[in-house]
Amino acid sequence: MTKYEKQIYDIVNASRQHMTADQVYGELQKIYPAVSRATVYNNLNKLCDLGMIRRLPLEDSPDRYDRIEKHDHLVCQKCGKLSDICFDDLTQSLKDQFGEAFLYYDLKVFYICPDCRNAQSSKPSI
Amino acid sequence: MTKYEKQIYDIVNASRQHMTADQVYGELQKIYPAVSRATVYNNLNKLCDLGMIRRLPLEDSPDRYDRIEKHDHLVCQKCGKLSDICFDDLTQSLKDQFGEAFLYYDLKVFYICPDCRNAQSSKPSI
DNA sequence: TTTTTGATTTAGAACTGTTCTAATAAATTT
DNA sequence: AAATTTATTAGAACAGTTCTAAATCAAAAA
Repeated sequence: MTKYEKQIYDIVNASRQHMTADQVYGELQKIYPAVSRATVYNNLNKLCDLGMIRRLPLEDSPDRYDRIEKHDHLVCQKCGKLSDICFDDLTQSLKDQFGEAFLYYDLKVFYICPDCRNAQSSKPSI
Repeated sequence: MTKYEKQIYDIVNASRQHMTADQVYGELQKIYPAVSRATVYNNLNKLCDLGMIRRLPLEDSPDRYDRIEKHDHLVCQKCGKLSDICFDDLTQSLKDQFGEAFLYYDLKVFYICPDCRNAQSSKPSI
């Protein structure tokens, strides 16, 4: 594991979650100012392949990278903000259904976040 | 609703599911040979905004467009093939948790499809 | 009808996020 | 230390999608 790989792993895990490749690049530059964007993508891909981090593909937005620990995501339809949720675990049920073939699942729950709801409701409705 | 919008809606709903924008474009060209790619994107976006079709963002693959009817997706990690599944509905549980703020959810189950499993196991293991 | 208005479509340029390439540097093995 | 492998770099290339500005179409108004 190279210093970059390790550092990128730490950044994705430690920082506020759901970082874009570019945000990871920004953080990494603070430590290694000469690092290249390619290194960030290379290592993010490698870490994903190794199953050490997860990639979250989203609509209209670059991929996010997240810690592997099992949790689901809440996505605000209005502002796009992501948050973590711990929803009832579906793993057992999926294992029952698909046996060994089952690998993992990705659950995104779309909603309107409290901030956006407040912004809406504070406007006069007529 | 314009003829293109209607036609694109029909293509997404009628055809084998999970079409890419390009596949939709291909189908639409059979009917309107002069149609432009921009029209396809414009109308797919409009239909998504209207909630008449859904967009499925995937890793390493262009977005797919799908009928709106509630169902979940099974994605082969090896070959990328998508299939539909009807998993236990989580809607009520999510409504209980998030109330009116809840909109919808997207569940993708990753697995190794039967074809890929067979391809693997038929290779000698030593 | 014609005219006006607004929405839709078009072609292709532009853009964004990501991957690729070929050269360089670093690490590891011999 | 020489040879080999692996990682990194800069920037070009690429794919998918959006944008732009002109052209066309459709509906409503005159």
